[in-house]
Amino acid sequence: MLREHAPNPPRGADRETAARPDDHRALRLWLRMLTCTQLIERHVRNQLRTRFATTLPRFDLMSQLQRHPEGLKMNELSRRMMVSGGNVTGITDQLVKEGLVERVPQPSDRRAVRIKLTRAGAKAFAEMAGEHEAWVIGLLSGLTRREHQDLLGLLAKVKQHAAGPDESKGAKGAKIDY
Amino acid sequence: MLREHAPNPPRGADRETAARPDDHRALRLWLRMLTCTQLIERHVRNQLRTRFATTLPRFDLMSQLQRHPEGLKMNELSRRMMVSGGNVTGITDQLVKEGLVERVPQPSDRRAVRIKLTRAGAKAFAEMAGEHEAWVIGLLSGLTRREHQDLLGLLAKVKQHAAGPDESKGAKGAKIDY
DNA sequence: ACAAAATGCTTTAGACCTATTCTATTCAGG
DNA sequence: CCTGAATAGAATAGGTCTAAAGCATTTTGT
Repeated sequence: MLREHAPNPPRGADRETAARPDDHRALRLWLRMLTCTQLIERHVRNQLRTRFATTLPRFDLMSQLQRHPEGLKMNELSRRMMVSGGNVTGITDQLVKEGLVERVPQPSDRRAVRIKLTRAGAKAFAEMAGEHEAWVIGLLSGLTRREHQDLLGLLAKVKQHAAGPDESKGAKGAKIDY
Repeated sequence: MLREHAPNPPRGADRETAARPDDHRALRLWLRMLTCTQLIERHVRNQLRTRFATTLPRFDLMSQLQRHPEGLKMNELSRRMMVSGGNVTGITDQLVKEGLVERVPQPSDRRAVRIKLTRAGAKAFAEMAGEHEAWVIGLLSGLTRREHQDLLGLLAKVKQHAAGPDESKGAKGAKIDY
């Protein structure tokens, strides 16, 4: 009956638990951020696998396309998904093979292709998106609406500072997005 | 001169940028958490690679051992690093080959081994740890000390709620670690 | 016009990680 | 004892990700 072996790393002492009192607060904070993200990500990955036989990267790519019905170029997908271009090629290949997305050649620039959801892809994504949102809402339901706002704001500062520090060149107004 | 190609996914519009106003706040929060974590993680990985020719998993494993000089068993490492057991086997193999950690057989239980840092491993880790901490401090220096505290607290609630919800059995006091 | 540089995408080699399965060892009852 | 269940660790197959290199196709400087 399905060995059960060790279904995902078990609960208990985690990476952060070992943090020592004398560790710098930034280090403790980073370890906790990492732990939280991994907890949520793991849950979402498991759900996507068991409920829809898909993966987070595939879902992520389709999600980007759904927000851009006109399609996205490979390098745009790479940038938005924050992964390398070669990676996007591989994931796109799979989704094309499954008929969920399509590569549309660009007459204007024959190097480029535009990736779009097929009708079947849009339909499949719509089904998943609803459940996905419910999982995330559930996972974050330990916080009040107010706490959500506070957390969002604090993370905005983290993001701005951690992403920004390449303002050595002509920083003309540093467009922060949010 | 080293193609430069696309040195890490470029800046600009990211995953979260595409979030729509009507997306649920939990979804927006999750996307931002993911973005922040990835920004920091990417930076640390790059530094570890360029400065010390190592990787985050290897650093993470050594970090656990450094906090436990008596050594850890494979399954303890797996739990603390929040990765699968097979993964720990592979990373340990590499570090053993490089002479940074050693497998010490356990007479009391001949199935088990205890993993310990070698002297060389402890030395190598000490060098890296200092810089690593400085990177993290720098990346999170956009927040005040007070904001660090607030963020740590909010993430504690996230962690507790996202990790905990298996309290269906005799939840005898639910030991939260922090 | 035309060679050089840049751009869009793919390919390749290698590390990582997971789920699953296997082997060896220990433990629990009868 | 001795058989079956549980446990520790390792092996395997497959998806993911990266850096680097390779090919086409624009774009740019002259």
